[in-house]
Amino acid sequence: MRTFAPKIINRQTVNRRIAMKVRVRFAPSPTGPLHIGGVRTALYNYLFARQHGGDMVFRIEDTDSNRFVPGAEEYIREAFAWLGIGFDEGVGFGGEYGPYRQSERREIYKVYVRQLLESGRAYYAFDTPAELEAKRAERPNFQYDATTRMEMRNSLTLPKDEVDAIVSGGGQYVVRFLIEPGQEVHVHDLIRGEVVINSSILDDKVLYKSADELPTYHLANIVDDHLMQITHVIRGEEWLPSAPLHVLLYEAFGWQDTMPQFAHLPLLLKPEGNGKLSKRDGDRLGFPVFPLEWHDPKTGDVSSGYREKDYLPEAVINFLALLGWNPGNDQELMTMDEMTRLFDLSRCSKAGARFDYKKLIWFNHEYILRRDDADIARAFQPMLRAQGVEAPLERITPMVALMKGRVNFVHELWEQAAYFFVAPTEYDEKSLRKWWREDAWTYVSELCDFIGESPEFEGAVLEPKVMEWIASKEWPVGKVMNAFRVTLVGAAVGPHIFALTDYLGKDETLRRARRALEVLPKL
RNA sequence: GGCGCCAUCGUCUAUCGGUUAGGACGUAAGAUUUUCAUUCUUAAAAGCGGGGUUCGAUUCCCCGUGGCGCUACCA
Repeated sequence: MRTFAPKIINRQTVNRRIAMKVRVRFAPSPTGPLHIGGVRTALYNYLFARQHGGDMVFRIEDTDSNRFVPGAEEYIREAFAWLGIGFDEGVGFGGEYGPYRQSERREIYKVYVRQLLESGRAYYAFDTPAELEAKRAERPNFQYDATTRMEMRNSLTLPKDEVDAIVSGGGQYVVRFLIEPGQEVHVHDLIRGEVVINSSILDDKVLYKSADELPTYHLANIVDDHLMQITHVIRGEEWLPSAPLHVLLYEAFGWQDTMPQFAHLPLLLKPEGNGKLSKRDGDRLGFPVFPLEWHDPKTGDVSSGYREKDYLPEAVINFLALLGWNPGNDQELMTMDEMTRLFDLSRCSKAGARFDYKKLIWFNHEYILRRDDADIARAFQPMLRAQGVEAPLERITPMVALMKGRVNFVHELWEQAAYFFVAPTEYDEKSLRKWWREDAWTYVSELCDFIGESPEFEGAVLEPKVMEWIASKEWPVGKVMNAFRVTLVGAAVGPHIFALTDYLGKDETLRRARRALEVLPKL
């Protein structure tokens, strides 16, 4: 039973925030490509900031020098540019709270580490990794905390002059947060409500390591969010367990009055099986997990990206937005502006969401329908070129108008509509079996003559004339038209036949039909 | 193992104590069409289990079960 009254301090914070400018941040670690779950987190931050007329800050959390991957930061920026998620401030965007790269803020963190040391909220620890490992091996649930810290090598157990000697002598050390056991720590979460945990289960987290003169995530995060005046921390659920530690840190610094509001988002899960969506799943199951294609500089591995796989960014965004949030009605197709208006943290779900890429494909289809034909044509032109076909946009756009409703991806236009640009040289066997029978040859032959003699070729005029002519011959319309279609397309597929003849023009239409008459048998 | 979060159709979700439990994706059938698609219509499909609270629980509480996360000198 959670019977604890919310802290007064939290109430004040909530009230004060109403008048404060909303500031949120997305703070990735440049250890590789941006994961699709990170994109969703960034999106929610972006929607929230825009809705409140606030700022969105881009911060780079590179406090682990060992895991730095060159190119990752640029990749992340490019991905957001493609997705249409904009930042107001941060690395590459300017702003008054910089630097925004944590590795460039060493001196800032040192000040705050010292403050904690001096106030007795943190202490030096000299245990080597090997010693810690040994402890963990001998005791199954070993944790560096109130129950064990007095048996370790740190500034609480060692004589002061010895501690000073190591620290000033350039010896290796870390600084640990001293957690007082037995406290109720309240985390007020905008999505989950009040989460209360006992501080006794927390360990004395490493806040700073002398080896690279950098803080760990927890310290850097709190210091930066405070200094950058972040008002809302919207992040993945994997951070929930460390939220109490963060609250304690704010209190240790005396910043509890301006502590940001927390919102922990549900995780994105694999489409099948167990666990959260991971890097490997994507290409295994046939969909990307990264916004852009990623070339790993170390291994040389290539991971596919949504952009290269021909997804429209607005489809990816719309799909992602609905994974863990909904506007409360049946509306699913929304522009970024609509989502900005409708977004509401209190309408976010708490349970993890499976990543259903089939639905994403449907979104892509819907957004192709909504895009301008000329836009799609521009995207398709290079694909056409890759197939060896050079065509001006004026020739591509009308094809798009006829065919885009039939595809889920722009590149599928090639499979669906290659015959718009290239005359058939072969004829689909199945189509021939069905439609190239009996009098097919005669139908097409006479139809060619009829069309050839007709002064009008435009479909709107030609169609009724042809229909009338077929009727006068007492021929079956379907058999005539489908035989004709096969000669133009090469198979029994495609758009309305007179839309196609309009596109091809009289000469090309007759050329294709007559060529087929030469090649195909007269039965 | 410890701690935490979570739990409605196969999937994403609506419902803020009283509904024939709604929508979407996917699936199936049908309709339209001179072809193939598209499109449209329809159908099948859900409250994890057990206790409470209540006139009444999918909804509130507890327990169980299950899923997920965290448990580093990584973020």
